[in-house]
Amino acid sequence: MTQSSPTFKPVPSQPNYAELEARILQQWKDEGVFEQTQSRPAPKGDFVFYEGPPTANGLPALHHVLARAFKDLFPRYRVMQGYHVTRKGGWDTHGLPVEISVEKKLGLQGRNHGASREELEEFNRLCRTSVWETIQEWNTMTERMGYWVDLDDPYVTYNQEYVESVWNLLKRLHSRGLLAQDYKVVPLSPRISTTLSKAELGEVDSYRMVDDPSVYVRFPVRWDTLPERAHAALSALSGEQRQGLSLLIWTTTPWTLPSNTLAAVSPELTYVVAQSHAGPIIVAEDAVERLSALHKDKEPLEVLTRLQGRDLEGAEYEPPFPEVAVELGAVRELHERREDGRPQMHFVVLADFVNAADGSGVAHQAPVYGAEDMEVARRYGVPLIFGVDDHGILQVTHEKGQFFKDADKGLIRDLKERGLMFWAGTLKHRYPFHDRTGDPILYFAKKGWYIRTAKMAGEMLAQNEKINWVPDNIKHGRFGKWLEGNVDWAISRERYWGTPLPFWMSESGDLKVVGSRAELEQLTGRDLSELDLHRPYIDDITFTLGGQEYRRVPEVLDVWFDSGAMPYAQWGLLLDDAGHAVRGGEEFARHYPADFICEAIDQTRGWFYSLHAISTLLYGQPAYRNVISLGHIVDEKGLKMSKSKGNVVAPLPLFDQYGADSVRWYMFTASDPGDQKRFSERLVGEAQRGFVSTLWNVYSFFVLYANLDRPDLSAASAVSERPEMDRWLLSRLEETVRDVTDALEHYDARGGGQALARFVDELSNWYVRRSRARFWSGTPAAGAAPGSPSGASMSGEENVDTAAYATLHEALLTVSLLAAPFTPFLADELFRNLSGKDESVHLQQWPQVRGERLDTELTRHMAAVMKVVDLGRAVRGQHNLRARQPLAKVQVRLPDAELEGAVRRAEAQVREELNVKAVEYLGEGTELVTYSLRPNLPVVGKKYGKQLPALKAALAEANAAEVVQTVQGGGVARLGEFELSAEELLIDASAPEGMAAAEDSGYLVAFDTELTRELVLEGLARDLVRGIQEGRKAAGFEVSDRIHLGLELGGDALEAAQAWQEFIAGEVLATAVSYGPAEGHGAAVEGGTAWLKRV
RNA sequence: GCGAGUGUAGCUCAGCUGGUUAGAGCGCACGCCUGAUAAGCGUGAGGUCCCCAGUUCAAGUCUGGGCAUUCGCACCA
Repeated sequence: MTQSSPTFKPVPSQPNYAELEARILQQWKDEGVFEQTQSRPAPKGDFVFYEGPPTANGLPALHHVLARAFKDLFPRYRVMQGYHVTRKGGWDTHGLPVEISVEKKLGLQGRNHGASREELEEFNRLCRTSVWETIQEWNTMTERMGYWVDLDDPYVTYNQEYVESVWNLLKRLHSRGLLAQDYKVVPLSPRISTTLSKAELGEVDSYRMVDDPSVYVRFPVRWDTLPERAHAALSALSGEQRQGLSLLIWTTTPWTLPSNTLAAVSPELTYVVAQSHAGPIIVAEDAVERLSALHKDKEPLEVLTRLQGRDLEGAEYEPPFPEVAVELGAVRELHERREDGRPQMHFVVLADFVNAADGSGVAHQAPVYGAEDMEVARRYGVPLIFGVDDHGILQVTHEKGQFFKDADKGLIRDLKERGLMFWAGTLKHRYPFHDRTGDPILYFAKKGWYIRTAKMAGEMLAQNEKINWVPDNIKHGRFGKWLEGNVDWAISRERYWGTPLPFWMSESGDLKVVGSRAELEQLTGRDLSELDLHRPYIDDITFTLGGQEYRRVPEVLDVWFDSGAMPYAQWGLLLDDAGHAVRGGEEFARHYPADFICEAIDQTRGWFYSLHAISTLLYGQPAYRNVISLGHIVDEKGLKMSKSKGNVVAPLPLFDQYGADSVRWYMFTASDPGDQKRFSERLVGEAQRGFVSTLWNVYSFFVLYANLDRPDLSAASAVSERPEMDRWLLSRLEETVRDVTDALEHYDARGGGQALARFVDELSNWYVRRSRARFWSGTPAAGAAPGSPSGASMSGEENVDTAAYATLHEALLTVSLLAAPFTPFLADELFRNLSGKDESVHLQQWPQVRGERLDTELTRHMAAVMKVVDLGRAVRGQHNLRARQPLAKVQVRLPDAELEGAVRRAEAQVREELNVKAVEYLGEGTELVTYSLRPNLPVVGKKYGKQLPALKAALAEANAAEVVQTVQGGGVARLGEFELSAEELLIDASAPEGMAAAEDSGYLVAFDTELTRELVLEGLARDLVRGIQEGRKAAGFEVSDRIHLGLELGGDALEAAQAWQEFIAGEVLATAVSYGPAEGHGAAVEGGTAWLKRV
């Protein structure tokens, strides 16, 4: 034993992963490993990562583990490559979810609770503390799973500097003319006039089936305002037929008719003028049949003429309640025209959403009460009419003062009396209700604040082209489509707990956007350094400018803007009016844009969008270069995990049972990252057995024997001098380094994991299994047949196979580096013990590919050997030829001469693995083999195309053996009109029925199953060894204990034992062998009993 | 309703630019091996590759149309 012999810390064969990970976590803490990655020099500079901020007022769940696993993987990888990765944590702290949880606690559900200043103050105080309610659970989960993030100095969206920085961004947007105040149609619960959130409305059960009016109303057209093209189409009408010509509209909400401003038709549809009992009407051609059924006496409508929808654009009509527009001041007089001559309102517009599936194909537009209508009105620049107020009370007509749903009857009666009603009935359909108040929802246009993103859509699309999306379909799919259909970003919320909008307005409507605390101080002339920028305090701040008093608008900011602002606000970035950074400039410049972000797919229109929009608008570039959009985790039935279903999986128990490494490995490899994952605990167990435990097994195997043999690893021969098996493994190792690195460069966690898992499997199931004997100096050298027992000394030192140890050691050490980003605990355990360094794997350098060790030829050759062995094992399995029974010979055929050479060189491996005395190679012309021919389609397909069926027929008829002989000799086989060379053919070799043989893609393996007495005895000898070994184990002997062996046997077993005595003794470490009953531990063996006594 | 994704063995998933006899892991049954041992390996059963039509010498793969499912958007006169 030399002085440099390594001694490794002994490891259990079955570790408790939870304990192991706890120990590693403690080491990281003690040594400040994460801190070191943050502070040490980084030769390659910064790799920029952004943490998407979660809200810590709910418990962390499995999907957070998924995201955090990916968010951890790539930074760890980059750090090992020599980058510095700032990992600043972050928390999203404002917004509705927080408010709702506080409301629940206070029992304030759905009420307007910010009425008084005191109430608001208390409410916001509770919100501020409520966001930290589950912070402990978050921190525990984060640390336990090995997600490295700086939680000591996170950004927090409610912090004063953060809020101030957000204000600064808003001011910059304003100075570019990108802020605007405008109307937006929102769902209201009318009695309490409260805007409802998506969450409150999105529930399926908020929709109910109800009976609503369904009415068709005539809007008489002003003939002289019809566009020329319409005139041309209508010229066929007689004077009488022109009389009273009307658009026929359909509505289920008669209460919106007083607020009508437009009538919309589809530009694509064909319309008709039809004669009806109520005079000539204009409807979509596709609606004629439906309307005929409603016609008086069900008489079919008579179509007089046709015209295109687009030809109607601009035609004016008489509104159903003409006095309303004037009364409300929308116009001064009916049919008022603009300066350019176009009508102000009450004319026909074109809209793509109009169809003829229901109704008449002409849509009445009341823009205040419908989102689509509002868009159309905006496009045509039409004033708004608020016939119903935001409490649902009618403001006009003789129904004034009525609740909107109650006004329908009276309005219908009125229209009937004036002869404008074509048909009135009812319709059963779905309508949303507010489940707290029971009121029908009122869609209502409220004024709000917008960022003009719509006109920047083109730029956002252009910048999106620069982003690498994983999976890539998101880029032009979900995200790209969203950008294409972009509408202005509504950033104001009539809520309480949020970043207050820094907008101050004068009585005359002048807007002042404040970009910092200092600016506010300057405007007010007050010291505001102690002011909390939240409500209600900020609402107290007013100032006078140019003789006018400015007050803050009441709204707070959309929380998505908060999180989208994090690239700037996490550093508290502030720019002055000239654009120079007065705070946070340096950190910002270092950390913008991000190289990598990753969240779940629901962030596409959330954080991914808000980051992208702000960055594009202010900096003209994307905020991130690479983004992974993760699919969701559902339960094993494919159902969403939710508290109400009770199928939520808590992360911590999983970590305790399987270890965080196994959970992480599952996350990385279970499916493509963008795909949905059907989770079940079983699959985590699979991840553990498939990778974590396999690697651990090899590791503990190495440590066990290295500690017995104490090889001097530094004395190992040069790699080029080592056996083929070693060079093969090291070549495969280099391939693996290359493949894992390539995959991670492309943000392909799964590909990297698969390459790593493949190597570990080959390491365990080929290299170690094949080389097992080399790791125990007491056993014969590899390749030696049992017929020649080594008889070598058992102290073994001179026999230690340092090449094998060095090879396996290096493979494991490199695997620990490659695995470090994936399974950081296991990797660190391996690295620390195997390297002998008292240093974490996470501070090491990522391995480089050593090209000189790559040997693709060797890899291919070894694959052929493995294939032969696999086939051989399959044959033994199929024919019940137990592996312990030696057979006389195996006959093999290989696809080509090169591979045959490879197998010949590795023949000893094959003989031992298949337990045969000899290997025979079948050349061409062997009677044993029947050939069949197939075309090599990828090669000949393009050449022969349509002739392929004929070629196939020719091959079927051909004398296969002759063809094979010809092409294998390098010749060209002629089959009718076809000439085929070796590479254009696939030759299948098959053995006759009843033979113990198997074949696959050019390989054939066949056993000679005839047993001689000699072979039978040898098989028995092996059975004896097996039985005695079992006995040793049962007796509790140590691996290296020597024994006295007494064999009490009869018949063939006795004969076998005597013939193979030396071999048996060597295998079971017997220093003496006797026959007949003896002392010691008795073990039942083939043909009798073996007596074992430790010496 | 619109958009995107998914649909392959009992379960979870691979299958590249169309090309040979559609694969893996798990589970099940049977067997093998074993001083890595509460591990490992193999064999077997199990498939109308969601359906229909088309393009092609050739379709799990491409095209069109459906169906189912998940997510997102919308809810519309």
